[in-house]
Amino acid sequence: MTLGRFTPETTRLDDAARAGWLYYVAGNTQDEIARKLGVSRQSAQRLVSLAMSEKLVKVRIDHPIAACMDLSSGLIERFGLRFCEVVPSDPDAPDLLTGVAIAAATELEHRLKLPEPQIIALGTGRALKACVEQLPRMSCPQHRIVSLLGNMMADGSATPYNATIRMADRVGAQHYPYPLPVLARDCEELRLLQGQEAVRHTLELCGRADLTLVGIGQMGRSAPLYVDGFISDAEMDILEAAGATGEITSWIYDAQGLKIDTDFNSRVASAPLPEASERDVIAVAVGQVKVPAIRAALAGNLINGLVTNETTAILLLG
Amino acid sequence: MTLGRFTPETTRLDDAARAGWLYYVAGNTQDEIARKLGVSRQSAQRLVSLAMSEKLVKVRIDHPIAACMDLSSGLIERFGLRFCEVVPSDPDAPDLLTGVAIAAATELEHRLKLPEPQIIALGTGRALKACVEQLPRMSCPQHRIVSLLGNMMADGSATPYNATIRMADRVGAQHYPYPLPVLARDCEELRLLQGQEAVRHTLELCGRADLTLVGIGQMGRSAPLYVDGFISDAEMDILEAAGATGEITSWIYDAQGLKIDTDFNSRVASAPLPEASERDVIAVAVGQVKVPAIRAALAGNLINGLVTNETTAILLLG
DNA sequence: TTGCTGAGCGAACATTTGCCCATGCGTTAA
DNA sequence: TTAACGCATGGGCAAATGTTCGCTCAGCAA
Repeated sequence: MTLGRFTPETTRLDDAARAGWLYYVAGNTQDEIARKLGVSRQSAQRLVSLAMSEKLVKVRIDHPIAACMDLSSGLIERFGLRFCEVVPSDPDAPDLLTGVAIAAATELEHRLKLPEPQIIALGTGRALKACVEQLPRMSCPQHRIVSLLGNMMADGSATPYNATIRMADRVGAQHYPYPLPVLARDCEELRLLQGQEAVRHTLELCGRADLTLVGIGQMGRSAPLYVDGFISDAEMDILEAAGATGEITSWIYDAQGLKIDTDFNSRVASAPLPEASERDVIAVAVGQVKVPAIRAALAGNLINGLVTNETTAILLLG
Repeated sequence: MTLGRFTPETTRLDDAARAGWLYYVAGNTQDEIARKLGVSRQSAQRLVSLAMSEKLVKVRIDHPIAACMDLSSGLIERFGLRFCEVVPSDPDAPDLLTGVAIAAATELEHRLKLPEPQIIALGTGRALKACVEQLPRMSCPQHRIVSLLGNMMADGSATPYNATIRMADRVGAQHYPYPLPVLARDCEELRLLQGQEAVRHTLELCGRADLTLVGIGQMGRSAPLYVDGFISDAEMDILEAAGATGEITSWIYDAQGLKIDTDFNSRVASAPLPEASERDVIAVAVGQVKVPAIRAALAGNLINGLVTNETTAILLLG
């Protein structure tokens, strides 16, 4: 029974979903769909591809591919992980996020289906955003989604990689955005900001999250923190000289996975890195360029779960 | 690092899964997959279709419409329907007629656009009236609209739910109101009335209608027949004791969809229940309170098409 | 009214996919 | 040893799908 609004956009997406269903679920040809929906063949095609591009169509492969299983058990053993999922790589697109996003979303969905209330803490970044986009719509008012860090860029605008709001919207859970910018101006300001009641509450939630899902950032000129303007050229040089190897929720760590002692880290407003020994902390990360950062995070037990792909897994074990 | 078994079957399914992944997740063409897996294009195609036939590939559509399509194919299969349309429900107004009305009107419109002359027979009721109101104005002089029953209330006044006149007016078709009251005083009078030439002609039209569109009435104190004063308190008790479960064009049937043998049915002046095996007979019905009546109509093959909403469909399949 | 613009449509064309069939290779039974 | 059989393979073709391009039409400003 249709609700009040009959915007063209709504009906168009409805039709797209219908066409997608008829195509992918019912196995109709586009000609048949065209006939059933009373449109031309081309329009049916457009609807089907709209369903695709709007990500209404979710495909997953339900088979443990032996090579990936080997890699994941290798990673679990080598780094003492609780959870590890390795998905196939496309040799021509080894950094494609879709595969890991689907795998991580499947794990998330699994957690969300639990009747017991869960606290799920999220970082930011392309990888997490891709994960959240793979989540189906559901209704989980018993859970809480909390952000581990703010998403304000240097100029005051918001980064487009905020996963929390989108996820809470999709799964119908209560959510807690992180009420601070990514970086404070200095330690003094940071202490001031963290004194706020709302901040303390959010931090407390982050601390007892049942599942923490984060991305991993590399250093260098391709670093997310550099690209998004949180780290200047000069500062990046200093950081790399100090051994900076990777970053999780903006906390920069060295090759041993230890938080390095720099001005930058002293201004990071994010929630503290979670204690990965007690809670589930799963990272989603893919790509050759991230390998040192991932390896360091594994070495330092910053995480105890990993979702990655075949090529990255091979490099991590190599 | 090897797993236990490496039967040809296992590796073949592995390859199928990989091919399916490259195809559906990474979006490669079968040529690319062939190159990447080092097999011929045809073999790649076989792997992809194997992944499909082995159901390694799970597709789902993430849109409310998808749930409706699942429900409608469920209803078609369970009850052997020719036609079924399930529209989304508004959780806050599960009995709202607008949605089903639009859906049924769309189907009607589809029929009306046929160049071949159609006979369309209509029942009465709120649902049908709502359908007709959703019809656009058009000009279809080639078709004929005929009423399946009268709309005279006990006191001689007309019920407000007459759909035929309004529809004929909207679509510019010839129309045939039903020239009798809903109920005769007794069998004798009924026989007399049905002897009239006009009545016989109308009945004949009803009998060969290409499409029959009806509502479904529940029993009990909320029954349309009770509310509109066609059934008294005492009679309703008798009917329910006799197993009355629902009603289509005033013909009352039991839980198996069989017309029950009572005084009431012997006085019903409506056209006979259509032979749903030969013609299209579509019911429009929504609401928890109507579920037993709809289920009985489906069980007894009184109808072979259904337009309903999500919540009702779930109850019917539950 | 006229002209502009952008969305949507469908014809035509290019690409991809699905399927049948002839071929060849290995295996088995006579 | 050889004929027969099973079966994976790739050629080739028809169907299905994706894309481009020019057209129309509604909406809108001059």
